[in-house]
Amino acid sequence: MTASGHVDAQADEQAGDRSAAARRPPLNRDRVLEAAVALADDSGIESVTMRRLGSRLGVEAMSLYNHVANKDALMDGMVERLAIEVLEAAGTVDPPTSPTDWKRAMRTTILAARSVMLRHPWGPGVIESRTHMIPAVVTYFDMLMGIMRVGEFSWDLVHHAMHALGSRALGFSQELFVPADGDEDPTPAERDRMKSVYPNIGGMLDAVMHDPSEESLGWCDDQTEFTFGLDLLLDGLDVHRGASAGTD
Amino acid sequence: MTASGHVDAQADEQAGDRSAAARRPPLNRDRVLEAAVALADDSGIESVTMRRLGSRLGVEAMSLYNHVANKDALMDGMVERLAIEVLEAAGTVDPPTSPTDWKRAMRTTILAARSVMLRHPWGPGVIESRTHMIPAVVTYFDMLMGIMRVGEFSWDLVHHAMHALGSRALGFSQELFVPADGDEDPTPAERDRMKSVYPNIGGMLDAVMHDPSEESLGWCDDQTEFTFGLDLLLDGLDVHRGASAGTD
DNA sequence: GCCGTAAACATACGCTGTAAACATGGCGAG
DNA sequence: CTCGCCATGTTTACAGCGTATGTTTACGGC
Repeated sequence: MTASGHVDAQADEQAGDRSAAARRPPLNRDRVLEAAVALADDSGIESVTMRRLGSRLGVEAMSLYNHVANKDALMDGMVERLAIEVLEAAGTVDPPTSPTDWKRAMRTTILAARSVMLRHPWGPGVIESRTHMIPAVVTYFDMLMGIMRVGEFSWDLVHHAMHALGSRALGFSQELFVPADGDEDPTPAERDRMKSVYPNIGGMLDAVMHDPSEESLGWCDDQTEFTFGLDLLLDGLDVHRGASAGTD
Repeated sequence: MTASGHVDAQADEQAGDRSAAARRPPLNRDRVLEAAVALADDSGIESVTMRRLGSRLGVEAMSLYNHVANKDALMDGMVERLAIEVLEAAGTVDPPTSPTDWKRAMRTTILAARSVMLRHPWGPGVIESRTHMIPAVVTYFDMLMGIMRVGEFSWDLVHHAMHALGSRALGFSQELFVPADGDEDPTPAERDRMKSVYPNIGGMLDAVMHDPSEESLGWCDDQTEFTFGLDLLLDGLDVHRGASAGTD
């Protein structure tokens, strides 16, 4: 490295910028964020440390600080990248063609956002850990609100609706107690013990697991549950929408 | 300390256990968890480190490991404590007196859980960070499911309902982008800039902030938003309940 | 007395984020 | 051409974290 760097001045003029810059395309914020997202996709968010991210970019950890203020800003940037992907996905959805068409547009948009989240499992956790708003996320929210305005929602109802949807607006809903990873299909003996301590959960497991219609997907299909909850909310909002039409 | 500990055998019989044990009530899992909860309540969850928790108990960090397997188990224990508080609060709610009374019982129970969460602001974050289930939390969920069974929900609908409620069942809903702490009441100039970039959010702010009915509570009342979303879900479930009655 | 055992302690290791000083190399001004 | 600036990357260092490991201390049963 020192040998190749020791070419003299006129050589630097013709090859220096190419050898030094082309050999390693100059780092910038975008490349840092891109690498951070890729690293999180590959190895999980807990493996995104400044040192590991640096080494993935062929650079020392401290060099990253020339392009992001600190780790928190890095996370903000990752969410920004995610939100841009969401906006792109949402951009392919047909806008509502009539007030009553709001629900279709909303549902499709949110499911498009969900498909992005499924590609980046670390997204929900990082998004929820942000305390201040990220512009691209706000842009997405503004887009959803625009759909509701076409649906003749009052401003007040739009406001309530955004709170009611919460993270579901972005395509995810934090699952309390994920089934412990491999805990799927509990043994009958385990179910018996469970049934004595938690009668209702036990009864539910019996009923749902014996149901052959869901067997192919495991006893608990995330997508089905997500859309069920989403539709519950959208249908409820549709009722309020009628009542609120014309109030502002 | 060595002097007082050097009383001879027959003295130890009468006073040894009292002097050593009463001077510092022997540490145990419960006292550790209690201190951890108190520390989180006082100074926030990020200040709960093994060292700080130890020093609060007058003990070295490593001593805690005699009573808790590791930090993750400590967090589990904190959630367990929280869930026990929730169960106590839920226990004061009148059980449903008829199938149609399910909604009242459910709503009251969940709002009782919410009051516990409001006392422990770190609760939601820690609960969501748990990957496996905590028995006391499951007990609470089982109780909610029991209420729905009184309401003649099918097992399938109970299952969907729990997913649809998600964290709302425990009395919280993660707020995306909390208003940045002091960002409340944005200035008119700020609102103008916002309105040009985010037309719908801007419009909503104008409408909601000019509404005198909410002025007393600030433009965004958490409790109101929570119950709005909760009622949306409960009302929607009530409709499905009628359709599912008698299917199992 | 002795000894096993449980609890508390002390030390140390690897990992984290990041402050601070330093090296380097391209670029515009004199 | 030379000088100094500025952006980029490096090196070193530090405090704080969870926790592995080994040692001390106190107590109950033989």
